[in-house]
Amino acid sequence: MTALAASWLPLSAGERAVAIEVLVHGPLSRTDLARRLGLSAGSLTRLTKPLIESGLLVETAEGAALPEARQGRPSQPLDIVAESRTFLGFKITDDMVYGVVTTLRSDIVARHDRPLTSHEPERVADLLAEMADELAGRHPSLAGIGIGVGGLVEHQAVVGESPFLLWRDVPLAGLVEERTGLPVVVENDVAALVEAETWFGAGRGLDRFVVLTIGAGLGYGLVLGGTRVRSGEEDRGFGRHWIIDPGGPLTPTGERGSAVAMLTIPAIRYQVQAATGREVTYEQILAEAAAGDPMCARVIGEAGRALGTLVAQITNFVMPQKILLAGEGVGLMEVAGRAVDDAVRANRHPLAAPVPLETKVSDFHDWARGAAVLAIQVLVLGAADSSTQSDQLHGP
Amino acid sequence: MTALAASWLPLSAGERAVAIEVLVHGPLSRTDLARRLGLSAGSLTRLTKPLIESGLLVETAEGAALPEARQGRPSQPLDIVAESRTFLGFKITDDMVYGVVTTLRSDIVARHDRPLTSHEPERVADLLAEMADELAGRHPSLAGIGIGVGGLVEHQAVVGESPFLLWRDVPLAGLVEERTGLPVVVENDVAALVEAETWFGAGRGLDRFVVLTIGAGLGYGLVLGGTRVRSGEEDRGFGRHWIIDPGGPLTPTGERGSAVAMLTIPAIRYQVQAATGREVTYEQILAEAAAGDPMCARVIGEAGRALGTLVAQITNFVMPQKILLAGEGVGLMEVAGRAVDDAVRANRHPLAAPVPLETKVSDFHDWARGAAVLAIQVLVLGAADSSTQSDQLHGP
DNA sequence: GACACTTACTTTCGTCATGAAAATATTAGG
DNA sequence: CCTAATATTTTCATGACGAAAGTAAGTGTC
Repeated sequence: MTALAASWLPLSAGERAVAIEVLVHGPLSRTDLARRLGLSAGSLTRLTKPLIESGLLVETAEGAALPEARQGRPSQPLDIVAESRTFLGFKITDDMVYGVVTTLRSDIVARHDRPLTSHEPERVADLLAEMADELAGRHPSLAGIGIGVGGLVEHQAVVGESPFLLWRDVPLAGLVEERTGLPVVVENDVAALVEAETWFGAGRGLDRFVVLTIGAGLGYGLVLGGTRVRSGEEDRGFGRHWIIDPGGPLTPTGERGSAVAMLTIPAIRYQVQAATGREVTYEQILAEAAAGDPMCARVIGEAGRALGTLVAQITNFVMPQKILLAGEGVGLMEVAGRAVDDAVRANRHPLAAPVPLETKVSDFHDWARGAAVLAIQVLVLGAADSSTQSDQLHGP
Repeated sequence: MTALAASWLPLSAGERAVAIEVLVHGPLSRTDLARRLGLSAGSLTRLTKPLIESGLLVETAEGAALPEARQGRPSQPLDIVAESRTFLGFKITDDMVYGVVTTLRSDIVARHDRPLTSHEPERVADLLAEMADELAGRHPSLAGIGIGVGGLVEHQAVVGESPFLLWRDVPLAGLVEERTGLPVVVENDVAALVEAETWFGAGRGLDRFVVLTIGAGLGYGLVLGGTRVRSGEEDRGFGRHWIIDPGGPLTPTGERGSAVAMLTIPAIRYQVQAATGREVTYEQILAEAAAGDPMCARVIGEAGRALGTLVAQITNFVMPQKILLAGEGVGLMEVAGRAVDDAVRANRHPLAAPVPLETKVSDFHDWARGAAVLAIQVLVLGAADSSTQSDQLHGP
């Protein structure tokens, strides 16, 4: 298959910091970088030179970046050559594999999806390799592959436990590497989405950042000090036991009144169906709630209050600089935004700073993009896999 | 007053790391230190030499540290000379000032309390200076003073807002420095207690650590990456709006069913008094609940459930490696430990790792000790005041 | 007791990242 | 053309570090 892409690695610590800063925060002059990284101007000349020579950075058109032409020698912005390498990202669901091709900046340049007909690890790896081959044909400078899977993933390589695939200790990264000859990073899907948002999305540059995903289930991701905290619940799904309202609804999954029982798409559909006997889609329920249907409005209103309570609790205890609501179920915010706000207020000090809340509807390609970001982090920039040291102790 | 103590400062970054490691983690050989800090053996010789020469470290008796005599040259443990400098810590309450003298290890070697008769900043500073003088007489090598105050403290020097003292923007550190000639660090009292526990107590060596104090009010402290996260609620007290049970009791402070209304000592006393008309102490209520009195047992049981719910929420969202319960109101745990455990379980995934919960009864001298620890951190080891950059952004 | 072996620590030396300062480049404004 | 302002490069000294060799101080074996 395609030739193994040459890597710019290894980068020194300083070079890596420069590369990441430019990658994440757009074109920056050497002087800007010196200020941001706390280094001297001289060091920036030294650090950027090999990066430019290797083709990772370029000096961009000078005029564009400066709206106000100031006095003195104009600065020379540096930018990542985003197209110099491309990456594949896959999101594996129960019955589909979603694939994307991204640039270094994680911009999606192509999409490709295929149905998943077998859960046999070898067959899944075969399918991924086929998809990689098809995508690679059009994008030769492929540097690596990221794969997002629901479940517990160890060492960014082995699927330790995945309930929906019924996998245990499947060395997925190895299987796909064998077939493609490309370096592969595997990660929990929520974790991948969180990393993507931390680097390139809503959490860019933040120190404390929370991602809450609402969809078929709930996902929770915590970023502290710019680094994602590994959770022990990744393999079991979040929120089944986050009891929001002990008198709340009882649904097939999640404890009575739990976040899962009140907020997830299946739970909301179940409630409406149980009350009316009709099979309706999530979007229909939202539309009818907005239109004033009392039954749907009640369920959605309760969901909104549950979400607000959850957001307030997270804010009270974690004090994040921002919370991102993502997933397929965030349409809730448009219809029940008021209920959410009210519930947040009720569970927060009236003088407390408002919760910085951002909503982003995401589809499965966004999840796949998250996996690609993992590949970018690990393969290009040499960001270490922190899983082995995640709960290691270190001094104050 | 006493001569300004000579400081060992400035320490280089490497020296500081060594000093802190030995201070916090007890006697350590150079080889141990090399492993812990990720440095070479040679570097440790270099780094420890000036620390030993300056008297901050000593080589301890060799035999004691090694229970099992292994082969090879025996290691030479290094220890901090804890008595080489002493520190003062003060906790200011509404009507009292509690003072302690501590060693470098923050062991309390003397206590001294005085009633606070005026809230006038100048008078408070006078009193602190007097107390410092009295304590200093017996402990000459005084290196600095730490002061803990309820309320918002800025730059570890200025009391921005303190509801119980009715202060606004009082430069307390400066006032006391003028009078004593010693360097002074002022900090929020909860923050100081958290720092003390992070460095020398239950949170020693942990990455993610939560302190929850129960007393006249609630206190919440979050330590991430070994560093305390500054909260925006320090000046207003925590938990008045952490709604645990919307149908819970209503008390003079805190919203109905809030953590403050269900858990704090005044709220519990209020509930019992409202039901029985009797004025009883917190300890009496605990005793009667343990003895089977239905009224007290109900109130205490509810408090226990509230605490358990709170602990579970914190654990779910913050995922700390340990939660410390401290303050004067933790006697609750002995009487209602079962209710706490049950509530934690009900709000956690059954397979989730158990919550590492530690209880520590603390009195006002422990709060004063916390303030002394702040002084140790800042004055001796040069730990930076992170307040100005607490919410500053930095890249991933 | 001589010897090998093991582990801890020290010394020496080369490398490398860094900052300070001076030099150079490139613009604007007179 | 000259000066001021700002950006970048060059040069050089410093200092922190690791590798490797050397020394120290014990145990185990014969």
